[in-house]
Amino acid sequence: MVTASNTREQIIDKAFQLMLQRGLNGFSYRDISAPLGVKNAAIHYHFPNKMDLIAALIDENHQVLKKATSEFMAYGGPARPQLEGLFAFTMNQIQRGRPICMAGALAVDYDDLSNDIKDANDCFMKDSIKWLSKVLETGLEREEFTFEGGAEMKAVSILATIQGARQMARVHGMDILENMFEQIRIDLGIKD
Amino acid sequence: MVTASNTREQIIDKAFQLMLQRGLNGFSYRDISAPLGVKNAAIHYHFPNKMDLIAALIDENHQVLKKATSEFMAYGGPARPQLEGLFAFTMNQIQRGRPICMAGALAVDYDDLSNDIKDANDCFMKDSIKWLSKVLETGLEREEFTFEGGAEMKAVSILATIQGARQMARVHGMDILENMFEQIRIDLGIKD
DNA sequence: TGATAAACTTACCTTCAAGTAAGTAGGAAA
DNA sequence: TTTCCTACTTACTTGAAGGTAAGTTTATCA
Repeated sequence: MVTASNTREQIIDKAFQLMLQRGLNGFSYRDISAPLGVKNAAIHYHFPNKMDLIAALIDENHQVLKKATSEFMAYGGPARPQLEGLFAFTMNQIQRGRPICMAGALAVDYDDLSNDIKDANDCFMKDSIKWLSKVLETGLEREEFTFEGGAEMKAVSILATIQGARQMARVHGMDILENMFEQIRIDLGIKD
Repeated sequence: MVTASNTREQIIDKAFQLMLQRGLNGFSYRDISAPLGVKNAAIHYHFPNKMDLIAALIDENHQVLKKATSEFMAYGGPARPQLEGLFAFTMNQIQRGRPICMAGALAVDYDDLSNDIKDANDCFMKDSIKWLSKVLETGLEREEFTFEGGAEMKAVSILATIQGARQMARVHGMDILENMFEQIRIDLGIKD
């Protein structure tokens, strides 16, 4: 074909979206191949089996998030815009047809996963926690935020809230998410 | 057979566990029938199709939760034991092999669901929010808790946190849950 | 010009999922 | 004792899922 590796990218793109819409068991090769106008075997060519695909998706997710978080971090010092960056990123993902996060998509089928995939996902989550902990610590130092308990525990709590809220939003509409963001701000002692 | 309706109960029991372990698409009729020593058709006899089964599971879940919440409520006035009841109930569910909650199990496959099922789940979630809002309001009145923002918003936030934490616990171990409970206590101004 | 490799397609296979139709065993009621 | 009902089983069907092997097209390089 014209641009050889384009198909590979398109497969990842489509699969990524499907994964975050329906979870690991919620989509098939056909759901990817049909809209792209290729055959299932084309997917197998690029990713011999489904686990290879999933691994690529996790990697993709890692990169997407790395890029996004580096953008918030480019704001520089203050913690607040970074937190808002996380909120905006979350909303953006959902509006782009990715209602659940990768961890959520994998969690339901967690026992089926290979160790490599588990490790990759684990690492991604640890990175997220690490990043948010740092933001919270910065916020505390700069007196932008107030909270009790450790920064890491608080970070996990916020990420858990967002993850849960994403699921609930699916059922109860997007308003819940904005409300959750607001509640998180309130709990961090942020006055608008 | 000896006790006729026993099979039906066993099917619900097993399916309930599988549902909360693997989600809607994560188990098959065989996963239910094999361990019970019956045939797939026996399941179809009691539940003509899978949606009927799911509806029964949601109903079951509703009853389990109704019973459990009524137990916390039997404590009487104070809000704190009721909140702790929720935490204990959550831990208990997980220890009984139900790592994700019903809403989580359904969320991934939400688009596949029939309207009846969506409504039933919706109703269940609204009940939970209503109950926890009431607990929080009571806690505020009795000066057991302090928090800002509306009680309902705070209730949704707590439920979202627990839901997200359940998923994260799968990956990162049970400790996260206890930490989340502690963080929720801290955020409610509870000093042990 | 022929060989080679990449990026596929065609045409399969196997397994498993959900579902159905017809049959059967055992008990209760007439 | 026949008849009927409940609670299944047996024996299928259909469809889809993941996967594979062999062939085909296109570009590239010697």
